[in-house]
Amino acid sequence: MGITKTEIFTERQNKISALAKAFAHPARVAILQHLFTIESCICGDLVDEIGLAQPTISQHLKELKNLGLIKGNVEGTSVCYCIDKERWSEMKQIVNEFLNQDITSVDCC
Amino acid sequence: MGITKTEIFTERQNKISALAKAFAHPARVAILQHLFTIESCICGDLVDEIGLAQPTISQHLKELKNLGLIKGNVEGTSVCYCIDKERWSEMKQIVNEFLNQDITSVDCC
DNA sequence: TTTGTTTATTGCAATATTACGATAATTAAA
DNA sequence: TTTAATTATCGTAATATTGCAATAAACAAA
Repeated sequence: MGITKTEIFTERQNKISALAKAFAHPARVAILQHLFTIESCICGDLVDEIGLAQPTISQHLKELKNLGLIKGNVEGTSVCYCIDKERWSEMKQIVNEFLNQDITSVDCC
Repeated sequence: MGITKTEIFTERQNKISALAKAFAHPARVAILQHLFTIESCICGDLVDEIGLAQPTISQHLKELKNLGLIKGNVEGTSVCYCIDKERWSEMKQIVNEFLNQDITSVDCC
């Protein structure tokens, strides 16, 4: 008890919630916005930009990477993180399909 | 330490993450999908439909209600929960603005 | 090889979330 | 008023998430 019962939900429902978790934290929203703005990035930039410690930023980046939304290229001693555009689009389609459920429905109460 | 540092983020970033939390759990995704499908609902239906205990469903409904995405009308001994279409659209616009950041950006790495 | 720079990992503490049994509250019907 | 049906709340347990200090790892340059 106390744990999400993944097995009782459909694969799609679990997928949607997993993707939503990517931007269910303001730090990750800020990171993604920053990556979109500057089109390229290193972790150090983010630590300055956002007011969190370096290990915390590194952890959020790891989560975004595990979800596939960003990718990182090692460049010397720093790492260039950027949005994985293709994966971002895939994510967008799945989330939008869920968000657009309302277009066919009518009012009830 | 250990708590989300809401104060260092913009109001918009906090808003986006708060809305994303609504569907960052498969049970809430399932609840919302069900409400869209049948256009009206009572909590009991959801307990049968989804495999979670009544208090758990009630708790998820409360969170969705607090976010304003659903509203509940008392009907006798049961409660008719349904999507708040207007709020849903507002939410969609905010989330989509965030998701559509990529349309103007170009590749970097 | 040593040093400096940058990012990742580990370990831990604090808070948040998820889930449910027990029980309260609400209301319709008997 | 009592009973039955339905949903909400409380209390508690388990797991997940967030955050950071300390430290490791990786690599370029001296």
